Amino acid sequence: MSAGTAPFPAPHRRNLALEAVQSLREQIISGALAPGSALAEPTLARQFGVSRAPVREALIELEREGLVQFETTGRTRVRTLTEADFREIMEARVALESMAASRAAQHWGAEDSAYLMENIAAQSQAPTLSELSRLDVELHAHIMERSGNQRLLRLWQSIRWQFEMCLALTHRVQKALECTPRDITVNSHRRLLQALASGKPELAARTMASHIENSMEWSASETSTSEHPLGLAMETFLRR
Amino acid sequence: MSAGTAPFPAPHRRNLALEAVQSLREQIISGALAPGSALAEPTLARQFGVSRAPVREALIELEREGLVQFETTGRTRVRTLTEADFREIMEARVALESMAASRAAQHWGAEDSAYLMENIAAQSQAPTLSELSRLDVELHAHIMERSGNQRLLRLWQSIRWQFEMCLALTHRVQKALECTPRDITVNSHRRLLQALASGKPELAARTMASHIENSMEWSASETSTSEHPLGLAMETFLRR
DNA sequence: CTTGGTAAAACTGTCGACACTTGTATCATG
DNA sequence: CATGATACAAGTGTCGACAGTTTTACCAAG
Repeated sequence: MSAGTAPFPAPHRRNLALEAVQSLREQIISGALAPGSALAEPTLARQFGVSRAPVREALIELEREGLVQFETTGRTRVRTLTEADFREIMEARVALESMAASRAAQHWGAEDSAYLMENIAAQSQAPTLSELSRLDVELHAHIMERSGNQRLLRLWQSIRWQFEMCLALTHRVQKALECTPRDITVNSHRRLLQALASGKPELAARTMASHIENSMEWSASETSTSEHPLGLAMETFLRR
Repeated sequence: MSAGTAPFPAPHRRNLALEAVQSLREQIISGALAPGSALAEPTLARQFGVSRAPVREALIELEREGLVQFETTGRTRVRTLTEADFREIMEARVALESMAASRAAQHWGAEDSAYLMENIAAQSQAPTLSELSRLDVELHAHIMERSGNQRLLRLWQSIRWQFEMCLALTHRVQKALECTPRDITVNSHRRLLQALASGKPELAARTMASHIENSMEWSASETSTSEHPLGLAMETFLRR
């Protein structure tokens, strides 16, 4: 709520386009639209019962979110994420979220602590993997909002869905909840909350960075090349 | 050149749209299109001699770059940047560029040092303010590219033009080259180069952060509220 | 001279159409 | 049976049009 910055009102443009974005995003992340699938405007337009114009805008938005890819011919495909992509995303998250944590620690309030505590409690009882990571992402979204920096928030939002796609990909390999050491995650979030509530920007930033880095430690699989699609790479990793 | 990440090929989409983006961007940054100006699709389409479709895509891109704002009615205006916006942008730059510097320091090569040295030399002899800041931005762009992280680069590019708009706004107030302590800037860039070439990620990141923070030190004008458009605020600042 | 209301102008969101390009299936040929 | 040319289907980039809504211009009334 930092005064002075016009709150970047969520562009009210794109009405039918927005619905298409949400539907396609969900399908891509859930895997219903597999990586590499072609996304043709006329086909999608027929599916949604709209004309090509809104579909076209939706595809532009999804490209911006990194979920689809334009080829030089103009064709659109669902993006295939590799392990290297995953590392890039996590690195970008560290950059954005550390800064956000640092600023959030300066405005931190009791309500914020309460929100995080509630979220963490829910995580420790989440029945499914997707529920667990939904809560996880929401916790981080809250911190980004509390940074008070609309730009930071916007930048983060533009990689958020790629991150969720990575999460979903690994979930499809892990499947069972037991694979995720939930206690470790919960403890890490508790430390993060402590750092934020301490009001020390430096500490908050450092804690956030190591929180994110730890959360991806399993990805240290170090296959020969990192160009494998994420799903496959994870399978080979878990099979060892 | 980190292998494994599809190099986010500059979307080949938007052909007429791309021209419109470049033209409008230039006009907005140069001030030919003043902050607050209305950008109506039919008008722009007539001006560019194209239909509304490419213009519409261009406006979406400019909104994403933060140069333009959609109102709830769907109308589009040139964004008015305030001092608070400027601080947000610099904070986001610190987040992204510190991380990039850290990674760039790990891949740093002699060619990179050579490029920076040449750039810095050119800066010390730049004849105009806009030439000086063009070089400045290009130096930072080079570092972002050398981070090897396509996502970091892309995020940076999506605030780059807002930053350039801020620079141009202050330039219009400063006007004369003498107002900018050029030696300080050049020295700061030399220290930055040294840190990058040292190969120490931590040092590079810290140096980048303080470089950016120092470069905006003059903005510590601290007017009563920070909601003033940047140009006006700068005028009142310099008038004291 | 201000104010309130109405008519005209302009703009946005969306649609269907067309030219040109790309991908694909078919078919004749070596 | 492989191969290369060829016709066909499908897709992209762009355009003009229309309905509904917002803004502006204008005029009457206080």
